[in-house]
Amino acid sequence: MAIHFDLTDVRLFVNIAETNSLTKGAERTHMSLPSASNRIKNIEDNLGIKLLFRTSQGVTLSPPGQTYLHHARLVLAQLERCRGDLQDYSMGARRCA
Amino acid sequence: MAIHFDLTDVRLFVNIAETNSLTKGAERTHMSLPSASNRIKNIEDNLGIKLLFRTSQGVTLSPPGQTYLHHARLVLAQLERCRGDLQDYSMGARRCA
DNA sequence: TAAAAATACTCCATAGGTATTTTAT
DNA sequence: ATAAAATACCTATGGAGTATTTTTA
Repeated sequence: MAIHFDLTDVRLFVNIAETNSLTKGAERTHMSLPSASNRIKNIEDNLGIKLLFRTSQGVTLSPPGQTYLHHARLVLAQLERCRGDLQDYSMGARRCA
Repeated sequence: MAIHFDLTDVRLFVNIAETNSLTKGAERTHMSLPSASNRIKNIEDNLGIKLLFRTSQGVTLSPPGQTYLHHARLVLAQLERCRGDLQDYSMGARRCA
């Protein structure tokens, strides 16, 4: 019941959306295909919504998938701003959260 | 070296900032104090920046801690919007990412 | 000396990987 | 027949907790 939001999921999803492929999206995220497949499945199961249409040529986004992608990009952009601001404080910054 | 952004960290940090206490922030996040302490330590170690000043009366935010708090709230607000938008698609939505 | 946080340690859940199977074109 | 994704299964890492120690006001 707890809302489980994970940024690895967000990054993975953007990569999948941009490549229309679980395989390529997983690669970009430095993750095996099964791990990626399982992560997306968990997101969908927890939402109770399918974010992707699977085909034998890859995947395409469902309408809620498009919504998810939109917000995913906004969140990642916000994190980039965070990272930039925090780097003003440290040369050794490697992490934003 | 991989940027490891974790939303549990973000929520925990906001709770700690709002209570000026690791103990109370951990409670709000439904987490033990040592777990919270360790999470904050990991964030700081990875950033190479101290986010909190520890005292025997609790904690206060360092200047980068204030920056972090600001962005943490923006990210959480963005996620709330995501959740709202996705709920239009499903009655059983329990998760945003 | 009391309150807060840090550390030491143990344990277990889960995220990840490899191998295999299924699906669809 | 091939390319993509799903599933089964195993393993190991790290996140969580309890108990204890340290710090400082």
